[in-house]
Amino acid sequence: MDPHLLRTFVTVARTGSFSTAAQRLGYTQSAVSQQIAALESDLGLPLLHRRPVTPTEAGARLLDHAEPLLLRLRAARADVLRTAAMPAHRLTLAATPLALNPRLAHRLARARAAQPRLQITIRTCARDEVMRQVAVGEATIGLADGIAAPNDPLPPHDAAPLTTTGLCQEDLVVALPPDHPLAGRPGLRLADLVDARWLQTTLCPVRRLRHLAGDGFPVALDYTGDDVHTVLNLVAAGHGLTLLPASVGRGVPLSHPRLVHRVELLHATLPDGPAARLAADLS
Amino acid sequence: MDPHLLRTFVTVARTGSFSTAAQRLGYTQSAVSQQIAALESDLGLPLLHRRPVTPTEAGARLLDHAEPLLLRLRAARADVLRTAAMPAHRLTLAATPLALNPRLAHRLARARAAQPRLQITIRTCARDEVMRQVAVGEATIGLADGIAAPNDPLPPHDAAPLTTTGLCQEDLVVALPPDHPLAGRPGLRLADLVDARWLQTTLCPVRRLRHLAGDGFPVALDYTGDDVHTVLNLVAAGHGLTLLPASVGRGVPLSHPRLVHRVELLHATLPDGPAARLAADLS
DNA sequence: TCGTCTTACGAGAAGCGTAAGAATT
DNA sequence: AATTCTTACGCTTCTCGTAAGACGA
Repeated sequence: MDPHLLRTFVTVARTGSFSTAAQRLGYTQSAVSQQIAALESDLGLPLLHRRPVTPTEAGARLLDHAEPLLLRLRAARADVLRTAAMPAHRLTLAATPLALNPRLAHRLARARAAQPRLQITIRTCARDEVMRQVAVGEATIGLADGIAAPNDPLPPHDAAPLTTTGLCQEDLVVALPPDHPLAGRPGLRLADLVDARWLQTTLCPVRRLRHLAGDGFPVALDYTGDDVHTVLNLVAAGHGLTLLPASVGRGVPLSHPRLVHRVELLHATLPDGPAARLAADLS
Repeated sequence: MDPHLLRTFVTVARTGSFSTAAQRLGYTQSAVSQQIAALESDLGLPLLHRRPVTPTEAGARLLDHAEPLLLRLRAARADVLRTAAMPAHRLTLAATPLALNPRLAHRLARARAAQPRLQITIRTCARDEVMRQVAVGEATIGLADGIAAPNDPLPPHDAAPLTTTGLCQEDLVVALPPDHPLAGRPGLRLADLVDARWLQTTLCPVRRLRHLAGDGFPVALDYTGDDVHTVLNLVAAGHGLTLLPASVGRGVPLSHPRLVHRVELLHATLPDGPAARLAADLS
């Protein structure tokens, strides 16, 4: 179960070809063939069907494990190397699109004022990608948002053990098209909306709603981008409903169940220095 | 970052000696020395101080990552091999001491009656150990108990991705010595007891109480065993308080916050067979 | 017959053990 | 001086690439 073998196995399984995997990894087809053979003989099981190249049942199981494992390995390496990195005067902050809300943007400005020489690069990406980048050191600090019950943490990602700190919470509103029959209400219960059509977005994943409020919530449209204005436009055009933090969109307050939009700070164990200070200033 | 190197690193760091680690692992001291040197040169950092042998800061960080990583590797291997294991007519169930309560014992009996030829071995151990055994295949199925808010899952362990299913919940009581001033109350709030002295046990870890109900809960005595009767005796003798499921001990019902004793079923993806059927019968 | 995976074989590298050397207590 | 880690060196094993072979489409 050498990580190298695991990596080539993953590549072969995903590309469905020994040869393209080989050239992507800088090996010969032969080497890849031998590596897969080594893995299979180590486990005593075939992992791939050939022609076409497809994971066997055992291979599928291994595939589920291999990627998180490789990610954790990289995270471990990054974490160790971080201890030696000199306190940098520049750092990268990865954030989900809704994480850097007005309040946090303000806090960030104050924190930067306290460390004027600190160069910050901000990058927006999806939640999983934020976690991954922080874990493997591509970003120093992460901000991730999500929907949760008040004071509950967001669901953890198992990429690597990261320190997470709740930064702020704010009310949620149901974003509705202006001519929607419920648009005039003072407040809405989620239960009133289980049969409405919902937008599946990275900002408000319907899966999460189901987890928090039970089944239902049929998906009308799946939007995989991460642009808030686009989502607002889709809602206004009547493609479906979504939940947004009150500061972002006009909408009807969500009265029950009590759910909040929560932003969390993510980072690995930071050595003393500007990054640690920034993290402290944000929380 | 070869797992072999990681394993010897962990062993050296834990034993504090190259030589004893070597003989524990079946290597020469020389080999161990070379392995550590290889790891250090790969990362470009010293990981251990010598004489005495002690992790450096970077080494400590690596140590944090290495053990979960190795565990996941073993779990991955076990999971793959499980797909090939023929449906066995004997399996091992690992359970925490309070998990196999009357209701579940009953369900287990019914499930066994449905599969009379199935041989079951039951083993009791601590929660982390249950998870570990299920992950690496030393146990087929696990039962773990803990304290949680109603319908909330227990905190996950990141050894490996395991399927967890809530099996049952029951009320909690505060176990008090009979002559305790609060013993006559019809119900107790946890807030009334933040300043009482608590037993720290594996059955009711005080850390968990603090997480669920805020700070406080000073620890009077730490009991590392897992025997329920011993804990009851300690409570009766006035060493401290603890929470127990209502079916186990007499005590004052916990009225607020509403917390329950929850039992969860743990297993990896089970191939069709007696084990999968048992898991289904239990839930 | 072409594309693709497997096998055979040789060259190079890596890993371990023996044994001698250095450093600390 | 004794213990413990490091280094030198040779041997074995592993791994990769080249090249030829097998198997399907």
